[in-house]
Amino acid sequence: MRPTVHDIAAEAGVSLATVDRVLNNRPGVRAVTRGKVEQAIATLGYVRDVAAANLAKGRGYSLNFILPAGENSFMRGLEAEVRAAKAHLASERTEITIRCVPAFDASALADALAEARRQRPAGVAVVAVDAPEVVRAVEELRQEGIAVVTLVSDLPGSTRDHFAGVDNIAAGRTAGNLMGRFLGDRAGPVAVVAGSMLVRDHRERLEGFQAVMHECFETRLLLPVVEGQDDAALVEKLVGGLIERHPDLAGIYSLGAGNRGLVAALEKAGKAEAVCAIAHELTPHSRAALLSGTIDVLLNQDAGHEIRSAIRVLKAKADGLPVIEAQERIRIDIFLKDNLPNGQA
Amino acid sequence: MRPTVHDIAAEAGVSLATVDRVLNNRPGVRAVTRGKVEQAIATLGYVRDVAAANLAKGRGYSLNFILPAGENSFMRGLEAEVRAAKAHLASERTEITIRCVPAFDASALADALAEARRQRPAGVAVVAVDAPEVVRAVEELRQEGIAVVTLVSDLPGSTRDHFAGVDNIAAGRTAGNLMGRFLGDRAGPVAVVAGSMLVRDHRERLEGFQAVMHECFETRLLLPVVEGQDDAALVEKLVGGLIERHPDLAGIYSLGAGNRGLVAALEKAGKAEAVCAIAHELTPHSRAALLSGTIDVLLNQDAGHEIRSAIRVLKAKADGLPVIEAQERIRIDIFLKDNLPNGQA
DNA sequence: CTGTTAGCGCATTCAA
DNA sequence: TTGAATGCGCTAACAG
Repeated sequence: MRPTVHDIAAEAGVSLATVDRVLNNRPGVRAVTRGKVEQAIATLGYVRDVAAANLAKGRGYSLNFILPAGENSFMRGLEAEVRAAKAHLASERTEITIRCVPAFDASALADALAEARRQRPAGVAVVAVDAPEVVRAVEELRQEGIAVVTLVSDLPGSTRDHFAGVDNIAAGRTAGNLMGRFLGDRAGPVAVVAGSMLVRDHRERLEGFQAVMHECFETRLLLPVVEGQDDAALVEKLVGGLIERHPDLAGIYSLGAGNRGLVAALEKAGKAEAVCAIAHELTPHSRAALLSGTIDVLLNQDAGHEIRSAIRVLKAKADGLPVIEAQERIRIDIFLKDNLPNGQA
Repeated sequence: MRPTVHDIAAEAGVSLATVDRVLNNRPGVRAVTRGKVEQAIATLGYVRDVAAANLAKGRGYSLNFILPAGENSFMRGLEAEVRAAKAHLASERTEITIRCVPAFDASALADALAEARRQRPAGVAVVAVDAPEVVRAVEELRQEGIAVVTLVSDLPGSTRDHFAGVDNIAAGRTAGNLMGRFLGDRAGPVAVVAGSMLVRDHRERLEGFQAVMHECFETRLLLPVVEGQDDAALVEKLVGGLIERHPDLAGIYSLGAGNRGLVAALEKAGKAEAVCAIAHELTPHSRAALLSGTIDVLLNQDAGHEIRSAIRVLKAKADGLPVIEAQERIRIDIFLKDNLPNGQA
């Protein structure tokens, strides 16, 4: 049998309450008494049963998720994952509320954060927009003792407790490495389509991509970045234009959303095979394009992992427990058509 | 407040015990009474608090891990992950014991499984050796109601509850796809070094690799497989021989262990740059070789994920709960030097 | 400063 | 077939 508080109380010759006090290092215990208890804990090898503790505390975690609204497939997938987790966690004293706010709208986001603060949840997870007012809103949450995790898009300069998302510079570098190697000696320039340079993720991916292309494939011509605003129609137009102006186009790196437009443009121009296309995020559309060969590589961040990690971290922070960073690192998945998972997405 | 058993007892006008009976569908309740309770459960939206339930049951999970002994870096990493989980789970009423048995030794493994059965754990995780006596030993565990998951290497034809490992055919295909594309038009044959064709994982990786090479890169010459027995010294000798006999060697796929030998042979022959090398499993050595450029791609299965997944599944099966397969799928990580995680390994 | 007591939400005797 | 009472391991008033 594992030792319990009773065992250590007996061993130390004190009462339960005293044991509890030193366990939760609360004040009001003489140093000697504390010593006896700690001694008993050590010799018996006591480890606290967190489940029982939480039960006694009647502790419940209320968590707030704030996501961008809109049609972005990835974000909707993210929301679906939150709902799935929500259902799953109903039996674990964890309550999740979801709130969607207009995308890329810093003041709307700051308002939503302020409102979340009024509800006094244990923690808030937010897809951040990189703006001063958002930073301020996050500070205020933190000052109330509310844990904050940024999701997918980080908020540097803030005191958020944790970032649950991928290293976008590494993602961009990976795309660059693969693009360079896949093209080999094939001639022709490479184009980059971003969503918006106002978004931090996109800036970082671009930075990583360009760095590797310049370091390792310096002879390859990189076309100026075009911005598709994560909008399929606009992306299609832009890519169509690129193909027209550069008949020898060898590759395209699409680092934002709107992949439907990318795929449409390539296929309409009969360039699905000829152009090496690397894109981000596994969605039903991008998956189909990968299988058909129009897209050659898909870089992905696993939305389910991000959500579950955010929840774990939020709970841990709310309890003042440490987080095992290595375990919470979100990987960059690289999908070829051969290692595509069978499931959803 | 979330409804509790008391609430539903009151709502249904029965006692706690009766509620408990229908909750755990135990016999001894009239259909009408049962109906009333179920009604109350539905209207109040009751969900059982599993933590409290486990506390009351005094339930504890005892889990047995059986791993191959020996110097294989990957397996030792796996063991380290089990130990880490063990420490972490001490506070969650879960006790883990580790047992190492000689590698590739079916009868030793069968014996270990039989012994595990005597300890009557809630579940057993095992790196399987594909042999009839192992299948039988697993059956016996299952018949005692002990949950069994295979780890890393599966045991088809057995009634194991789950396999916590990667799809090795897909891994081999992925290696083939990358090899073909990285080589592009470069001339020269491709060699394959396996550990042993007696091991299922290796057979499957080979199968996937060859399939893709034949389907998509049919002009590329594939050399006959050599078997290095996962032994670095032997691998070094074999690879050295391949390089001598094939001065124009373009690529090597090492689908087993012993990567130290692979790297040594390539570097001694001055072929680190010229030959495209794809290998499996991220270890300190393989990581160094990836960074130096001797290895071009590393396919990896995350040992930490596999262990944690095995534990979750074992617990769920022991409780007769369903497993969310999608959440327990172990991915094939593809590492280039640009997306290597900073942490351990 | 320290001890007593009464639950948290559920499962499980033992009676009725 | 049903109910009352007790306890799992821990925390939290409230006394002393």
